[in-house]
Amino acid sequence: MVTLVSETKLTLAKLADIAGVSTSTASRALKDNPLIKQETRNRIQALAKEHNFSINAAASRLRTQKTHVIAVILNLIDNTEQSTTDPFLLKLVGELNQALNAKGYELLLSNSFMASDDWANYFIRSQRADGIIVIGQGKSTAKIDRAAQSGIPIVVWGDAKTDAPYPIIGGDNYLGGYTATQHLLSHGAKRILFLGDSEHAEMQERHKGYSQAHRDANVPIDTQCTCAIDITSKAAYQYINERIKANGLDFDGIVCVSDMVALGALKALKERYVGIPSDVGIVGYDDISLAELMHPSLTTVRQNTQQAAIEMVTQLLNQFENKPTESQVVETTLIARRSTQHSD
Amino acid sequence: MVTLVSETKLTLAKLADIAGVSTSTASRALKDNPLIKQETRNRIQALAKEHNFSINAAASRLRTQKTHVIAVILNLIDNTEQSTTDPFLLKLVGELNQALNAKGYELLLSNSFMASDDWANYFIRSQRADGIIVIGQGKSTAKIDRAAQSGIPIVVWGDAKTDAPYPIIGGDNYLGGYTATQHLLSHGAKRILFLGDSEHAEMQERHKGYSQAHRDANVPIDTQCTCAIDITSKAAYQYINERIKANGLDFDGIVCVSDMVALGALKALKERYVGIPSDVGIVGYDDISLAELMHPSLTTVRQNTQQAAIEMVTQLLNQFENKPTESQVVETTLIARRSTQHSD
DNA sequence: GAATAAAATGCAATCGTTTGCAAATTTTTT
DNA sequence: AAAAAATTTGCAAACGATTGCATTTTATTC
Repeated sequence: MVTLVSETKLTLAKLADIAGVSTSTASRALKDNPLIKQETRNRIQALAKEHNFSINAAASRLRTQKTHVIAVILNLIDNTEQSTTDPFLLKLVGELNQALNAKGYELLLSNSFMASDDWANYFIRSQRADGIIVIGQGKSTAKIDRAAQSGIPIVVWGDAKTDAPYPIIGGDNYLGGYTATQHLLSHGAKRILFLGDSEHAEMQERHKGYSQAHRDANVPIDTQCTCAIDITSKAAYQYINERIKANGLDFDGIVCVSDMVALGALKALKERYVGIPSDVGIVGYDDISLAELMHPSLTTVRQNTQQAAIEMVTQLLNQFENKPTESQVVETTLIARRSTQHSD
Repeated sequence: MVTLVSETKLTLAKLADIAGVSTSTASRALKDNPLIKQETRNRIQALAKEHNFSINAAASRLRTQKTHVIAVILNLIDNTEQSTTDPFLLKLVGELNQALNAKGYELLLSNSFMASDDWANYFIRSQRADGIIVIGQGKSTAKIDRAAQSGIPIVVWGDAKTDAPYPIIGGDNYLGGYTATQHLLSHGAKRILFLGDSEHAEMQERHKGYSQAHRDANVPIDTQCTCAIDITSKAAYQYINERIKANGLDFDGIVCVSDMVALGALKALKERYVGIPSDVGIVGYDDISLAELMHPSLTTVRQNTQQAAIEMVTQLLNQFENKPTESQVVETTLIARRSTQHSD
């Protein structure tokens, strides 16, 4: 096997030597600094290409005190298995990757189990990254708050209505919860379950929307209908199974806090031959790619993740320049499909 | 808002000053170097904690010439939309993250669109990462080959039977294709579609297994049954729709190259009220978490991704120590569910 | 208690870029 | 053609940690 690794490591100094200029000139030429004559710039850039030269990032970062790396932390819930398998989280990561790359930044992936407890320390002061994007507020914002208090650049995906000293980007959870519920009510549902974990800020907002929709429609709310479960399809499956076993089918609609939860519920219902949407209408959240592939296709609430990713990156970069930042709500729309209605 | 950022940035030198020792001692103490007296080590480590000190990664990397970062490249197919939404790819990324962290490495996420063309240059020579893990061989291994030729540490997720100068970790695609097909045949299928893109090495192997299973069962193969489509649910959905429109239901089984493809196919079949598995049995690949949530639940081929991730990391780290490496096949098993059989 | 061995610490060079400022070169002006 | 201005280039000092080797301190031996 031929190896093209050059004899000795090529540094900027050596490249400069070859070109017959100083390292400062070479450095500037590679960055297209107008201080350097155009002709010289071209010559050195060509030489760099020819020799497969690449600036040493470690040295550059040390000198400039900038890494051009952003740490993205999946803030998973400790005792839950929402884990890295929820397609929504990963979709967001993918979008962030695009948005960051577009701005010349790279993405360092972490999750809250792995990263040490002190994010500011571990990522920023150690000069591993210039800023942090946290996906999910979790049940407690302790770690986030702590990081933010050290004054480091940080942005969070969560409920934008939460009051916090850092910008939070998120869908309009109140509206999402409201329209999902209203949609079911308008299709005749009278007893709607709210399936999720209301300890999360996002979920609480959705639950508020759920409640308000009931009031607006003059439909009574039963606290028995608010079901706290882990945000996984398995938990949803088990819960629905057990509930039906215990109470019979005592509901005719479900608002779920994620599509994964909805799919779990759906499976339980189907196995018991509950008609969907005839007996029970069901609404998910997130619009993962599988939602429309389900049978029946799943009505769900879509949050514009691409917009979210771009907004998060923008808000983060603003902090680098000490520009003011603010929480942002991204587009949130109900995608009506067959799990709540018969005809198109 | 209180900011705890200390007056002036804390460096190892300053910490050493506070402790009243030299930087060399401080450096060693923090790494728990036995050269330093235990008592001194404790004292300095405590001091570091107290002052929220963190070693500057850029400086450390520059000095040691090691980054402890691995670049993970999602090698997406250029003109296709397999994109970052396939849960399988992302599941693998999640597993890799765990496996890397366990070995003290961090994960830099990239995809083939973003990363420059010259991976060796961009990631390794630039000292952004110590090694590369490529997910997917793509239709052409040109970029991978090029990177490998420069002699950098690299590992690929793909078809392990491919002969290459770098270790390839992957499921047993031949076996997967074989057992999936055999399973359908044993349940009475006579005309089985192979749905996927056989330009990929992995898919080719599966197709070989598909063919062999037919021969072993003395069932004739019709080339009309090998269908080249993009690896997306949308493409599968369209293909099945159009095929039925044109030919009627001219098949009674489908072997898909991914669960996403299977789900697309499933949707098309259901919409036309084709009975599953009574009229058509269907087998997916990957066992994404949604496979068992489908209705009917999806028979599929599971590749042990956790094992794969650990193996990939091992093979990569071996290269750092110039130990020999070799391609590895990970456990590949058929998970039989309802989409191919009625009773349990 | 002196000589030797072992343990603990410190010196100083190095990793490869970047950048403020000074120096050299070229162009313009008179 | 000399002086002034504008354009290009180079010098050298950081950035902050690591590590081979020398040096100091402590423990051991006779």
